[in-house]
Amino acid sequence: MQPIKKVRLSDSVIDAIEAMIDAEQLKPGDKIFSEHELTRRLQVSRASVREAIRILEVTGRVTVKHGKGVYLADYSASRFEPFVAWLQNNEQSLNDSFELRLIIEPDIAALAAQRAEETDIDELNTAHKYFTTCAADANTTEIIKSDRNFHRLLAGASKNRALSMLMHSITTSLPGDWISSLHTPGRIKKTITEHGEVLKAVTHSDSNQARHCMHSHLTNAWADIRNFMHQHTTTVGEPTL
Amino acid sequence: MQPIKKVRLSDSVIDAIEAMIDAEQLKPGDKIFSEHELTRRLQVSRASVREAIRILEVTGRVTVKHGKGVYLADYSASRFEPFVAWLQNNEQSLNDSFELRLIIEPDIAALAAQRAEETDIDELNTAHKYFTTCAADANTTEIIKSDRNFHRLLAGASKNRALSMLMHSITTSLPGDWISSLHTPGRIKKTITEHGEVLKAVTHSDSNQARHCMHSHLTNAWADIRNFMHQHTTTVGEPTL
DNA sequence: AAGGATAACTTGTCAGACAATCAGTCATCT
DNA sequence: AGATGACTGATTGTCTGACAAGTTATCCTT
Repeated sequence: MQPIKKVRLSDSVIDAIEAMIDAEQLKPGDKIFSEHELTRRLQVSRASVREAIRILEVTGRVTVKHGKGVYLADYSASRFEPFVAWLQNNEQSLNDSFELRLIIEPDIAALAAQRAEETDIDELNTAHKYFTTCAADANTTEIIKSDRNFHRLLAGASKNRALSMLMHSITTSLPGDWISSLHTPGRIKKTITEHGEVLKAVTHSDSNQARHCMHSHLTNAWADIRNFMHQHTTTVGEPTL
Repeated sequence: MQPIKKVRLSDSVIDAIEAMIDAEQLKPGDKIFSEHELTRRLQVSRASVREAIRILEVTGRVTVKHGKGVYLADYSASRFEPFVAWLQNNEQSLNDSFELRLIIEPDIAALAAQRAEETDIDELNTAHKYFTTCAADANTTEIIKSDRNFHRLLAGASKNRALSMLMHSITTSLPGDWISSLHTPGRIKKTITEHGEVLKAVTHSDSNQARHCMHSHLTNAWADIRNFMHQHTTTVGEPTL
């Protein structure tokens, strides 16, 4: 004999909510119906709705914000929150952030070479071209932005949402020293060629080459900064930006 | 400005219940306090108690039986049911985070092998021993905590604050993959030996070996999870436990 | 135009009530 | 005696209405 499975109401509500998400084509970050609206539509009490939402929350499908609403889980919100907070509140040392990027980004490039789709490569191409035109204008803030954008797009092409978000976090709050890398003489031109090589490898789906190119790109940038700083820090104390 | 983290009442209730379980030395299968009793003791509404219990249920810590009561989840019973469901819903993010860890942690281990000081190694040793004792008790929450702690200490030993914070963030905000890896049968024992090998390499300042050990540790854990998931999802109908 | 009070909407919590389920107890019927 | 069914108490499941607390946009005052 098969015992009859009695379904808890909140479990049915979970299914209903997921069906709604599916039907409405909601994407991560979108707001879903309010608890009140759900009670009205599903004709169940708010307690049951809340229990369902609580479950959806702990299983990571939605995030609940007091006073605002319930949102489809967004990686950016939950995952690296404490890390981002730390990045914003602490001036990192140049070495630390370089070491971190040197660990992550070559592998990102390798993954991107394996997984990038046509649209990704198109976007990377336009971003690269835009960087080149910016370099001609010598508009430094725009140059920094477009450099950032290139690295982010690459992370996106890795098709790993965690990596993508992580790179987004890292690039939003770069240490001042890092930004200054593009101020060192000749670095912008070098960046153009180095990005170009990475992009070429990704386009050819050459994973190892992509990893290698990104590695040397970062290593070169690091070396240029160190040289630059060394020249300009004969005075004792912190290097001035 | 440090934003004050407002804790949801049900979250506090969860902690309180777990503390009670700990204080009363309850074993799997034992009955815990009824909802009414919990409202009386904790002085919160039944709704909050119920939300807490619902969370404890989906995370597999307790099982609720209508008309009877709430019981500490026992190992033999269908403990894996919520876990498998979670795996299915989070397969993508599970893969993403393992890929991320597989990129970062081997290098962290390598750096730790180069830079760890005596105090770091001492801490890692005690953490490793504590994990071993926890494993004997089969206290899953504590096991997860101590596993987490080992990985964090290792990141700390890398002497790179950005990396350390990143690992801290990953281990806190992603209970999922951590919890899941230690739920698969036999994984805890394997973790003990694998952590031991990493620790040995770090102690000997063998950077390459440390990288290699961490790499296989994560690879093995990931493979175990995939096997487990595959076993429990390929059979048609209800998987027999 | 700037800034502050206000109102509307949202989630968080509470209290009390009733329904549904379970496990005994006990009287009743065969 | 043994099976059956009604009753009872405990426990979880659900509902309702209310208020607290956070967020946002608007309107009003200055």
